[in-house]
Amino acid sequence: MTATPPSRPASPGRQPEAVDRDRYFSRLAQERPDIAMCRATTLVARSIDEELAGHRLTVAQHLVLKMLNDVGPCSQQELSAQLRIDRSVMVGCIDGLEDSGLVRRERHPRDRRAYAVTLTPEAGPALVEAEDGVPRLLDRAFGTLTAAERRTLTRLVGKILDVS
Amino acid sequence: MTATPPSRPASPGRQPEAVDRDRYFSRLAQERPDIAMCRATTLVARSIDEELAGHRLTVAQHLVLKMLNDVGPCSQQELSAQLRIDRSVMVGCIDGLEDSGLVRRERHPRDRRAYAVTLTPEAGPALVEAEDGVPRLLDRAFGTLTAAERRTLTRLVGKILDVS
DNA sequence: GCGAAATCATCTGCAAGTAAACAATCTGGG
DNA sequence: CCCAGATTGTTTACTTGCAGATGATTTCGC
Repeated sequence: MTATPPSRPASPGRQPEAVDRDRYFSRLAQERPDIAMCRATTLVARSIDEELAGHRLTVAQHLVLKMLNDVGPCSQQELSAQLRIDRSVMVGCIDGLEDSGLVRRERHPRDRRAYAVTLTPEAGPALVEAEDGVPRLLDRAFGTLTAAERRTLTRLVGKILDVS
Repeated sequence: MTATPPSRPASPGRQPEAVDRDRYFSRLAQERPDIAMCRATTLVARSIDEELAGHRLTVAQHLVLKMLNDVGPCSQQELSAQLRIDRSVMVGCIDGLEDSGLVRRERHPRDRRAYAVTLTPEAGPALVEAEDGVPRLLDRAFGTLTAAERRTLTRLVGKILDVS
């Protein structure tokens, strides 16, 4: 980590041109993993949005369908908590899926506050199609990384998320 | 990576409770590095915002001061390009720094379209203070990672950013 | 030199995420 | 049973980053 010392501004504005101003970002990304990660995530999100431009489902809607298919009917609260999507965002997300006829808001049998969001038969093909697009999506976003590097990145990010 | 196979929705809505719905996010983060990265970046950004709550400088303002100190007066265009901050956002960023008396918008000697954003003497202490806070900031954001893991993460993220 | 195109800083509108308030409903203490 | 507090879904307001338009200025082709 001694490759790029913090370079304390001991004499502010003194050194005239010590650093290449055309490649300054490269230096910054070395010292500040937080900044590098934010900028990289922006790139990843952008490339995924481009990949999904023509498709019917947003990323969030795809995740909702996937979770419902994996664990069965859920309340919006459960979907929000597990998918890390805010409750108020989940409302519009389910609205869109309901308008598309892919889910129904059924009443939760034991708690009339909550819905039991449920897949319709039409959801199956839509989910398969979205799921099939995932590898291409990941290749576009993480194309510069090898498979091993992607696994390492996943592991490290998982530690930040504090998930087993 | 065969730990969590993609689990194609062969029979949608058929398997009743194959997956633990209380730990579904953990599974998702394993299969979808893009989602994991987005969520982790949100956490990192949040913890940094909390750390900087009482301070005078935003992250962007800190970066601007740092770059100006490292490479000398810059146009807003150069700052935007290297710090990966949109031009229109940079306007407000420099406005704040100018109001705080830390930079001045001087005219570029050879191009009257551009400014030469320049540090004032008051910027020195502010930059030193912000710079001193960086290690604490990174510890809060990446506390669950060892130093070696942070370096690995920085390297992998750097590859996504496509910087040497 | 002169006009077209590009560039810099700025402004406006837009999309997305977050926080807070709200009504309906559930839960627990008395 | 009854009431205070918590929870679920929803709406609204606020913040933030981004795309596009604009005016001033520079650069390039002729």
